[in-house]
Amino acid sequence: MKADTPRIEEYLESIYKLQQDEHPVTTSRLAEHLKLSAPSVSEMVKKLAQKKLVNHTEKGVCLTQEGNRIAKKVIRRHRLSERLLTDILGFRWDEVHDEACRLEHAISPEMEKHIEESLGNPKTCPHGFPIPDENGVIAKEKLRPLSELKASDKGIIVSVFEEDPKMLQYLATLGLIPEVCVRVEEVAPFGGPLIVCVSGSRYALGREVASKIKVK
Amino acid sequence: MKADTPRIEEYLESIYKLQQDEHPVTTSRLAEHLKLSAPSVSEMVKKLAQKKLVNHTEKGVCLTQEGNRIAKKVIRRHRLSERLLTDILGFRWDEVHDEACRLEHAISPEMEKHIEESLGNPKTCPHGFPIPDENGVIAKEKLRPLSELKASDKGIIVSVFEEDPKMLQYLATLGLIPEVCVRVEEVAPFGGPLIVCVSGSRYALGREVASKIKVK
DNA sequence: ATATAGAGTTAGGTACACCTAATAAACGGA
DNA sequence: TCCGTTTATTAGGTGTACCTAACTCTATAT
Ligand SMILES: [Mn+2]
Ligand SMILES: [Mn+2]
Ligand SMILES: [Mn+2]
Ligand SMILES: [Mn+2]
Repeated sequence: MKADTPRIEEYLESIYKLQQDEHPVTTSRLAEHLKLSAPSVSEMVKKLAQKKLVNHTEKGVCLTQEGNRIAKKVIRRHRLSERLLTDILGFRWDEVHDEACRLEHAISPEMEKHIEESLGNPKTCPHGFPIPDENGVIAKEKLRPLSELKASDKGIIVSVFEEDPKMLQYLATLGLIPEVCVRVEEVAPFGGPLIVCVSGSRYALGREVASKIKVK
Repeated sequence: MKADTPRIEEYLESIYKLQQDEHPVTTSRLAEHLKLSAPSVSEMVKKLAQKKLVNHTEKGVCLTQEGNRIAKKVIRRHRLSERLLTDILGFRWDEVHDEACRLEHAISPEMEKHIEESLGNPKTCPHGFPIPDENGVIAKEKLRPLSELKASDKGIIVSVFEEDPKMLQYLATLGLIPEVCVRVEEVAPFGGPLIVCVSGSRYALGREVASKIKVK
């Protein structure tokens, strides 16, 4: 019942993602994430507010119920696309983001269903994020960032919140991918790196990137 | 080396398809095929001519070398998409056209390669049309329209040039799909229907649709 | 207190791809 | 030959989504 353009979908998707961390979603963060100029985003956010898809206050942009509903549909198509690309077409997990970011706007509800069934109803994307079901319901788990573990704590990697292909490829070579068990050997003081142990090997890992890895 | 928009791709694709039959590609035929107003097409064709993608003469619109090259790339992505949809995602042949028509603009060269390999280098789309290789080379076969066969002539269906889902579904129920052997029992006079025999059953088939079925 | 940096918006403009209404040209009968 | 239909174009206009330049705040830093 909505005539949303690919661009509107893209904005809502970005806002949804930026909402995941604690920081408020400012127009400048949005502009940076979408690689657009600040005025372009300012203007578009105004339109989204008119369409009642977001609320724009001093504290930043946030999705309305309806905006959230649409965002989750886009995310669903994005994550199903990623799974199609990795599981069936043989892409690596670091190659799928941009591809999926275009596919997600070209996929009909029928294709969504077909992908889901052909893949055997996957629960997550290749980076470990839950795929919303057709009603937009997302499985939530209580997770901790790897960066918050103490020395000798163990955890199983659930998700890796990172879009940069280079970094994803690097993490894959270390074996830091979902489902893998990781143990923190040592935490350097003053915000220094963590020494982690994964499948027998020991690596130093920056706090920044460790905070993007969620474990359970 | 070209910054083509999805719309330009779509026009070139349509022109290519309309060139397949003998009639000249007029702007009105194009408008009808693209479901756009005549002036819109007139204007866009002018732009395509400026970009040296088509020549526009009294005899109609025709693709330049470069226009042809791009058109074949789009067709390649379209047909590979269709194969992905039918062979892997379980779509029927009558459901894939519109879906593929959107996907073809969202597929990178890498994805193209991945699809091709995952499908085992298919030679044709589900409707029997050849998939251009990565250099734009298309396998050409000498084919006859089913409508030109005489009584008691036999042939193997190679392709079905039809986009209407209803008609495709109907033809599938009759078993009139690529690879199938068909025999003409009788040809009604005055442009009337053909009586064809396919896998043991006999059907009457209009000239119009029979001319879209190519056999070898 | 004043200067400066940062964040956000307004103003003004462009490219793209569509539309309807009006006009022109060509064609095929009667 | 004239007339009406088909075919194509011109003219004028819209909505979407982007841009740069200029302006307005506000929150520091000196
Ligand atoms: Mn996206
Ligand atoms: Mn993902
Ligand atoms: Mn198309
Ligand atoms: Mn086809």
